[in-house]
Amino acid sequence: MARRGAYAKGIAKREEILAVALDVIARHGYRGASVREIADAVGLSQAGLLHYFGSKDELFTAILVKRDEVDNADNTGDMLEDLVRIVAHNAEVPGLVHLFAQLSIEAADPTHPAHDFFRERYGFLRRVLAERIREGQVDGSLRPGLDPERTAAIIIAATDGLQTQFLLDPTVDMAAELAALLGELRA
Amino acid sequence: MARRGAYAKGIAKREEILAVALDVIARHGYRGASVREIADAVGLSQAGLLHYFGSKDELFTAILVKRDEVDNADNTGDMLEDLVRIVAHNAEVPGLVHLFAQLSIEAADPTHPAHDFFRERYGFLRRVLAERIREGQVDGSLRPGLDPERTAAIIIAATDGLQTQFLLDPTVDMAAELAALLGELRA
DNA sequence: GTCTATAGACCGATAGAC
DNA sequence: GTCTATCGGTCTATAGAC
Repeated sequence: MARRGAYAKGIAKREEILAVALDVIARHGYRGASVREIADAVGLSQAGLLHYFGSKDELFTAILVKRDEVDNADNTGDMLEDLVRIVAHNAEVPGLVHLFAQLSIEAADPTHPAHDFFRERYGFLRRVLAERIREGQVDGSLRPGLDPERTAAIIIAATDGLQTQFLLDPTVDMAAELAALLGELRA
Repeated sequence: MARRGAYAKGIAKREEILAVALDVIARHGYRGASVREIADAVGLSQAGLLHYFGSKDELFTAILVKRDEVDNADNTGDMLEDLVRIVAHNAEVPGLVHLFAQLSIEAADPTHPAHDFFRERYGFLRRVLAERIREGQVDGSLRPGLDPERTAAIIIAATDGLQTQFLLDPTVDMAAELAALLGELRA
């Protein structure tokens, strides 16, 4: 762990850049999300920013990973409850929602640098959520007739799709809509 | 209606271009979806294509509208059934699904030329679907406890979100997942 | 009606000064 | 470590030949 000075400082600066980038994107959106725009936002030149993140792809991957980290920082362990909480929080960071949605669609191309990130992320979410649904059926809180894998896919899909509706019309209450769906799945 | 020669021919050529563009995008995807790529696909130069559609925005709006037309051409009137049928068909035209998903996200920006198109489209879909759900509750085919507006938003969201999962992993069976959700909503 | 050619903007990446 | 400057690429749009 204990790194030598210069290297550790680089790491710290990367973290600082990511924190500022997330904050700026969250509040002001990101439009084209070019390296230049993010560099302006964090107060560096384009070349200065790319000194820390070798390429655009590296930068955006770091942003995606960091966002997941931040979102999951205070999970309670009740996955469905956490999901609603994260979705409610998302309504306050529309720029991040927009960035994430945009990149997840662009990443559909198998040659896109974030393709594997998103594929693995969705696969992981489906597996973990299906497992929680199975547990919910055992403890009697969720309907016994549900197919855990299918239900997991539907919950994730609804979460993503509500983001599209929210981005187009910010009066859409994502958390309330999602909570309503989860309510229908209770035993 | 009956237009004079030259004008009518321009209209017909526009339709022909749109039909080819939809077919090519459907089968081969659209990647960056630039005017040049679509021009190549339909066998015109970029300038030649823009002779019929004054700008990129006009072209893509026309493609979006045309796709809705084609999709709804043989609706049965049973909206939920039609939805599953359209989703099943979508699995065969991944390029169109990708294009639509991408543009709907980009259009979140209120200054985007397709912003109003998508906003109105989603609003319209929610209203019509909510009305059908209300009818389904009256005739006893759908659960009486459902909030029609919320349920409409959730069904639309699930449909969109399943597209994201499908685009990242084409083995995802969108129609089956959606049908499972609709099954859970039945009385 | 369709083309070639090009203008003008923006992109990511890199070289090199300091 | 951060900058300016710049390269080569791609994009939309348009001017003008045929």
